[in-house]
Amino acid sequence: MTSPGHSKADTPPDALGFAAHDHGHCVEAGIAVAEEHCAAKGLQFTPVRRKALEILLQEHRALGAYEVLNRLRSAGFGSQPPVAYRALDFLVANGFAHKIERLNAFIACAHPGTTHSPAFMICRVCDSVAEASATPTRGALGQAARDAGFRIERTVVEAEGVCPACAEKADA
Amino acid sequence: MTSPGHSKADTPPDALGFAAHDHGHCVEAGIAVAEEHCAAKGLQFTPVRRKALEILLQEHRALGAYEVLNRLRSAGFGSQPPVAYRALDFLVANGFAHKIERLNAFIACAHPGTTHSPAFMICRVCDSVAEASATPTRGALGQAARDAGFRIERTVVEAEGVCPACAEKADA
DNA sequence: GGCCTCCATGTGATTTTATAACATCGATGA
DNA sequence: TCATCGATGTTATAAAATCACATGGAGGCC
Repeated sequence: MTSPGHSKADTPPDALGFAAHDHGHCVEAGIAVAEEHCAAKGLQFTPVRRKALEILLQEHRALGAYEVLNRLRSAGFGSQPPVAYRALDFLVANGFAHKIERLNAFIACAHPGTTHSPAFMICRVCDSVAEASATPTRGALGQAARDAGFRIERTVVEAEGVCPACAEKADA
Repeated sequence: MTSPGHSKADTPPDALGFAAHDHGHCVEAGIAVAEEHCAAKGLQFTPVRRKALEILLQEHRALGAYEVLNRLRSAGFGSQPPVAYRALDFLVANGFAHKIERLNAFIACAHPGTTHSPAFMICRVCDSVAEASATPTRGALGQAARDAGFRIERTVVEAEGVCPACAEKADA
């Protein structure tokens, strides 16, 4: 299922998830992981949900719910907002996708299957988004929370700036 | 201007900015700092802007733009969304307020005047919000950004959870 | 089989959040 | 005096998200 035999040409030249990689693999692997995870947990990985994840996986940037909705409609699914929001809610709830609060948009998880507190780097030039791992309980915030007696349940960590590729272009 | 002679009774019993404090002071001090800062920088601290800041300072929680708008209208200002959004944009642009992305809402800055990368703790029970200081360039995200060659310009750091007061109530 | 329940999907309608486009008005300065 | 600029105001519209309700298939139970 995760056959590595994909051409580099799959990588869109402008998306650059900050690093060249076999993009076809992202999609296949993401779907495969979700499939396994759902089977293991007894979750229904239904056609809309699968398609929504596929749509997100095809980009290394965040898509608005309505953009996802349009593509779902094109694929023959329902055309009203709840269709997209429900599929996205499912994906987010189960760790297959994340919401980028800064953009009111959604992106496929880059490390599905593993529990993690994601952190994102958002390029304001090309809109690409890369996912890193945050360690919110360490660092200044975690210290402040401990000092204040605040119990952290979830964190939003998003950095906005310029990705390496765009910085390079700007220099030239 | 920042007379400390205010009664503790000013502190709303439910707002609990995670710690008891002289709340009247928050408002006065916030306004005073903004006033000085604007004078120094040649910015116009106009009546709507001042009132908007006052509105935000009166709460230790984030207010939606439309909630601010309602209060501005009650105070005799314009009643259309741009009135609120423009005042809020001004406050945010100049560091007197922050937008909480998770809530699509705004809160007065707790440390105005100083340049800083804010981090927030949002109580999902009572909606109070406390501001801490983040050090985004340190920690996992900063390391990931350096590794990737990403130039961070701005960060969003928001933790959602339960504040000490609400946690205590829940235990009882 | 017949039936019930649960959950997912679909729809129309509405709410909430945010911006576009344009008019007016006062302060500043040539 | 008049041109300019920034702030405020308005109407209208776009974008994001949710509500409320109908349908329909998959399992479990009689």
